[in-house]
Amino acid sequence: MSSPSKDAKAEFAQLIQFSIKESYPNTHISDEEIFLSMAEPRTEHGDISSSISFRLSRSEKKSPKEIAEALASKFREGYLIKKPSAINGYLNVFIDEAAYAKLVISAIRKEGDDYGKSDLGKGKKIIVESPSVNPNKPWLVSHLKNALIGDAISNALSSCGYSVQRINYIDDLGLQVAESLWGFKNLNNKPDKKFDLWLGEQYVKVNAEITKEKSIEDDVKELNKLMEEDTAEAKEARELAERCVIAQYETSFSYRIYHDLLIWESDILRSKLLEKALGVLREKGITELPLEGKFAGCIVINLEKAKNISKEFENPEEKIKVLVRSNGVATYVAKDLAFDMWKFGIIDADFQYAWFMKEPNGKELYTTSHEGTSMDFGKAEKIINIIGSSQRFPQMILKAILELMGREDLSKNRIHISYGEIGIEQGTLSGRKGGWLGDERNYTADDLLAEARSRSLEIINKNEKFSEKGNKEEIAEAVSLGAIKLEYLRTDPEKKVTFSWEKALSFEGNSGPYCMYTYARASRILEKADYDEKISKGDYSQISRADDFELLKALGEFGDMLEKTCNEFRPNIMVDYALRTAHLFSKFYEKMPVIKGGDAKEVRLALVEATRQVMHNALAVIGINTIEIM
RNA sequence: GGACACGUAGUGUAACUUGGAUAGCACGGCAGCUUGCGGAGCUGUUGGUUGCGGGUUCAAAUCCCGCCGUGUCCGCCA
Repeated sequence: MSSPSKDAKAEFAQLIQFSIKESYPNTHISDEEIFLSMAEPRTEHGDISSSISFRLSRSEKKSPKEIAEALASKFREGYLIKKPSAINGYLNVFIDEAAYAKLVISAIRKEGDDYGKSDLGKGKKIIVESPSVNPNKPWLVSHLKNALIGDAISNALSSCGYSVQRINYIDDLGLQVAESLWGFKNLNNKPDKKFDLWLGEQYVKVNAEITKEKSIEDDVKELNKLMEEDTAEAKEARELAERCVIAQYETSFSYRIYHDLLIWESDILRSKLLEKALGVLREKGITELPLEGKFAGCIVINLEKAKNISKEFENPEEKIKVLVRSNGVATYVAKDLAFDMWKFGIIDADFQYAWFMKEPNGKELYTTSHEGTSMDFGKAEKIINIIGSSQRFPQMILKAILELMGREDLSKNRIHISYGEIGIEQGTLSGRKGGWLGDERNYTADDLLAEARSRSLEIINKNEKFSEKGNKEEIAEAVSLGAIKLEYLRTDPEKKVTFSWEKALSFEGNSGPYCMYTYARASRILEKADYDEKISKGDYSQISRADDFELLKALGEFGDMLEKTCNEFRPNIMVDYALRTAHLFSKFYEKMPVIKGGDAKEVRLALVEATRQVMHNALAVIGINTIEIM
């Protein structure tokens, strides 16, 4: 719950306020503005800097340089913050090493796995939907990105006190499942490999058949219609999809990704969610039923008034969106909107929930079902959808409709985490055309992990000396996951990515294994040191102003970084932090002897222990488990 | 045609939301460091007109305007 870096900044801000009051009694400047003026200066100048003199320069009609000097002369020393220096108009301060070391190290020790957590989202429910892969194919490397972002964001939000519902939406009524069901009935129903992979491969074949024989397309459409009614086909489709989802969860669990609830399109249909949603829109008077013209017989919505959401809606060609077609079939936007309304608790689905499976993390995965009990899902204050950037426009429409309903609050709390979709060097990863089928290995999440495992085993076998103590298979497993997850999450989600085996399986430099390695080394030092946990007050003074203090500063920032990750919904902030901290630890480790550190031994050991804990906490947010030996 | 996103050394990227001092990191290249707390490491070096052109400002990778390039989306499809 504590954030030492925030404490230091707050103290600095207070001291600046005091100086301003002394030097310029008639000038008032907000604390927030002072916080915004702070930055990290070059190492030799100090630990925190403020450019507040530049702000004051105009109103005081003096140069920033003069102001900084005036402020510095009136500056009082604080508990953490030492006397400042004024350089080029900047106010630079050093933090007191011993006091800060005590603050950081004792906080990390006391709070352990909870260090850095906050109550930012205390009492608030939030729904994260991810990855919602169609239930007729295996997870591809592209779906993995979605799943990993969802996992990391959920972890971060949960650490910030939110009550997170991790939901996986399953569209078992889509045309894709209809095509797969057609294949199951007409091509082959004897799976000879992992079910999702088998079904995905067959799906590619079905599409090839459709291209050759047009009549199949009609059959599939007929099948799709039957699936939406109370028929034998509907049952078959659900069963087929469930078998696929169970297979997909083998993949999910192998990546240690867990969810709380599956929501099936067939259950949404049965619960009449769509009708209720349309009812709400009708009551609000924002839907229209054109009797003539292009949209005769449809239910449409006019988005012109939502042009502050997107300029696109100013375009007269674009502003009318169909919710229900003239044949009575709802569009995807309408379905999504109904689902959104349920998530926010505006409409009730009366879902019945059943147990689906026990997850390896010990929690239960529930599912919507035609029979079961009622449970307390939904009714969230914030909803997050992790969806590829190609869906940006429809996602914008959903925000716009909430706004038209007069619910700007919900519109604001409906968050689309858009991510750049993954491509491959040649062709696309299309599930339909089979672009994901490779010659030697496929572009599936399973193949990626298998490849990573074999590569890390190779490396482990070369490093016999250290890995002999541990179980090689387990180490390979952990390292592989670390490598893949960090690589997927290290860049801004929005950037588009071209998949390459080399990049995804990086073990050196800015990599997952590098972070895990620093953790393992820290663990070994503590093990060897026969370390007495009691640090006397005097020992903190052994913290110097070299690599040890740089590391300490980073440790103090963890809580800030966690909140930033949550506020911006960008896991790469946490990855960046973990890498930075790992680099700082490596430098410290290389240059400053710990066990042979003489008088500084105790405090350096405490720093190692603290680093180990913070690395653990940071990697946990990213979804990476630390290991003691590698 | 319109809207949105992206453009930073050979490559992958950080910093852009909130303007601040010499644009941070990794890969690659080159040169080093292990009888030493774990070399999946460390040190040094190489490489940048931050796509281009204007503007605002004491100060621009960051904000504004206009271009250029790449990608995505724009159906009563699913």
